[in-house]
Amino acid sequence: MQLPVNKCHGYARAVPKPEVDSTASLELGVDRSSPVPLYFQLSQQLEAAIERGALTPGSLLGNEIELAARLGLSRPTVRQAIQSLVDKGLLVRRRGVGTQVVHSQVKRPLELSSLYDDLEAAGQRPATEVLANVLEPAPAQVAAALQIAEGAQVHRIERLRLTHGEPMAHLCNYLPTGLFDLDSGQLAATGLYRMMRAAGITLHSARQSIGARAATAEEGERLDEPPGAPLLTMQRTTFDDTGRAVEYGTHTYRPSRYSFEFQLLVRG
Amino acid sequence: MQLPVNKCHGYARAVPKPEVDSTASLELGVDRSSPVPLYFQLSQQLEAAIERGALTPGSLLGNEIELAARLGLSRPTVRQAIQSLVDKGLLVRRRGVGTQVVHSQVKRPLELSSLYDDLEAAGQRPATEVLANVLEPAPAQVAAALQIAEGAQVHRIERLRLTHGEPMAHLCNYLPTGLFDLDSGQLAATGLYRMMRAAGITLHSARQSIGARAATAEEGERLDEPPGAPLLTMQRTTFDDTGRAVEYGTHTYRPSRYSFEFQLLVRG
DNA sequence: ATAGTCAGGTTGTCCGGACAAAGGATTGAC
DNA sequence: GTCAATCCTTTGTCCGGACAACCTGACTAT
Repeated sequence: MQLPVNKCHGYARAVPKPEVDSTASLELGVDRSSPVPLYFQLSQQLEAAIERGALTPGSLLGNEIELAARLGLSRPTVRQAIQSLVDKGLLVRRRGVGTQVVHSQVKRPLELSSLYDDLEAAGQRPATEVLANVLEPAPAQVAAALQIAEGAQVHRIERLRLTHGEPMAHLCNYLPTGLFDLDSGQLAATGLYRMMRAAGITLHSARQSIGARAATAEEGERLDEPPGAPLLTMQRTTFDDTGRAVEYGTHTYRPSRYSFEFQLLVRG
Repeated sequence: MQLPVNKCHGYARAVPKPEVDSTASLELGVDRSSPVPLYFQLSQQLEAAIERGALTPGSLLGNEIELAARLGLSRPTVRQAIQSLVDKGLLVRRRGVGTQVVHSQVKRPLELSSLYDDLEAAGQRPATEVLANVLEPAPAQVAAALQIAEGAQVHRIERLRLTHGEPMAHLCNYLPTGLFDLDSGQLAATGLYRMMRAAGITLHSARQSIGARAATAEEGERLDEPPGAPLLTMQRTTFDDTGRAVEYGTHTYRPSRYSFEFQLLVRG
C-alpha cells in the first residue's frame, strides 16, 4: 500500500516522515500566558486547520507523543485536545494506527439552536412580527411542561417569522415569570434564546417532538396556506443547568419553506 | 433539602457528611481483574444508581478526591468516569461546589437509532413487510448521497413498518453493493442498523432532514391514508467511521402514529 | 445592617511516567 | 508462494502529584 520511499535518513532530517504527519507543516503553538486552557488552544488550532483544509480528510495527525514534545506540552494535554475533536466527530482514533481527520462532511452535530440564529447563519435576514406578548394563567399542558401549578401566571409570546416577506413559521412560547423581562422590541429584533443567554440563563438541554398535521383554517390564514395543507410541527421544552424548565414552545412551519436538517453522531 | 436518613449500617460509621455525599451509602466497587476499564465500570455503576433513583436529582456526588480514595482509584480515573456522565447530560459539575445529578428528566440525547429499535424499546413489537429488495442502477440523487457514480449498481430496499397490524411508515433505503448480504428474511425480522452492526460496520454519523408534505395517491394507498393527507418525511445518509456513505434512506411516516421525539444537549 | 475580605472546599488544568492492548508490517518457516 | 509468528508503532488506561480558579459561607469593618 505504501511505496518504499527513498528514506535517506541520515542526520539531514529532511522531512522524517512527511506522509504520516500532516501537522508537521502546520505552525502550531500555544500561549502559556493566556488564560485560555492549553488543550483548548490546541483543539481550536486543529479545528481551524481542518476547517480551512490544511488538514485534509483522511490525513494522519502524527502520534501524540511527538506532537506533545514538539509543542512543549504533556501527552495528557494533547490527548485532551484531540479527544474534544473526536467528541465533535472531526477526528477518528485507531489504536495502532493513529488519529486521522474524518472523511465525511461533518458540519454541526445538532446544537440546541434557535430558529433565528439558524436563519441568520443561512443569510436569510429573518423578520419577526410579535403577535402577542401577554401574561395569563397557564393551561394544563403548559403547566405540566414547565413543572408549575396549573393556572399560575406565565408569559405567552406569539410570533410570526418571515423570510423574504413571506411567513415561514408561527411560534408560540410560554415562559415562567420572573426570569427576565420580555421586551417586545427585542423579541422582534433578535431570538428568544439569545435573550435568555444574555439574561444569564445557561441552557442545558431540551426535549423536542417533531411531527406533522393538517392546517386548521386559522393556522392556514396565519401562514398563508390553504386549510388542510400539511404543516410541520415542533414542541419543545427547554431546561437550564439547574433543571428548571425555562421555556415551552409550540411551533408550526410551512414545509415548503422549512425543514429540520441536522447531523448526529453515534455516542461512544 | 435531604432528610437525615437513619442508616444503621454496621460499625458506627455514622455518616460523616450525609448531606453532601450521596454516594456514601452506595456500594461502589471495581473489579481490577476485569478487562473492562475501571472508569467505565464506575460510570456504569453511577449511571445505574441514577437510573434506579439511588442518586436523586440535585444530590451532590461528593468530592472526587475522597471518592477516589474510597474506591482505591486515582483521581483522573474517577474524573474520567464522571466526565462521561457529564457528556451524557446526567451530571453537572460546578467548580467550587461539586458534582450533582441533573434535575430534569434526561432520557436519551438522540442517538443514531433505528426505527425498529425505537419501537421495540417502546414495547410495540413492530412488524416489517419487505416490499422490494433488488439491485438497480443508482438514480442521480442517490448516487450523490452515497458518493458513487451515477448508474452504479445499488441495493434498493423498500419496507413497510406496521404496529398493531396498521401501517406506520414506508421505508426506502439504498445501499452500496458489497457491504454485506441483504437477506429479506432478516430484514423482516430485525432492523437495518442491527444488520449493519452485525456485519462489522461501525456507524459514525448521519445527516438527517425532517420535513412534511402531502401524500400522493400511491403513498396514501401504501399507508392507508387519503391522498393529500399530511405525511412526515425523513431523509438520511449514514456514514461509517472511515467516512464512507453506507446508507441513504427516504422514509415517510403517518403523523397520527409517529413523531420524532428526542432530547438534545447544549454542546460545551 | 451592609459591604468587603478572607478562608475552606471543590473542580479545572497540567505534568511526567508506566504498562497494556490493538493494528500493521516484517520476518520466518513450511 | 503462503501462512504463521514476531516486532514495532500508536493509542488506551491508569497512577500520583501540583497548582490555579472558582464558589460558598463566615467573619470583620464600616
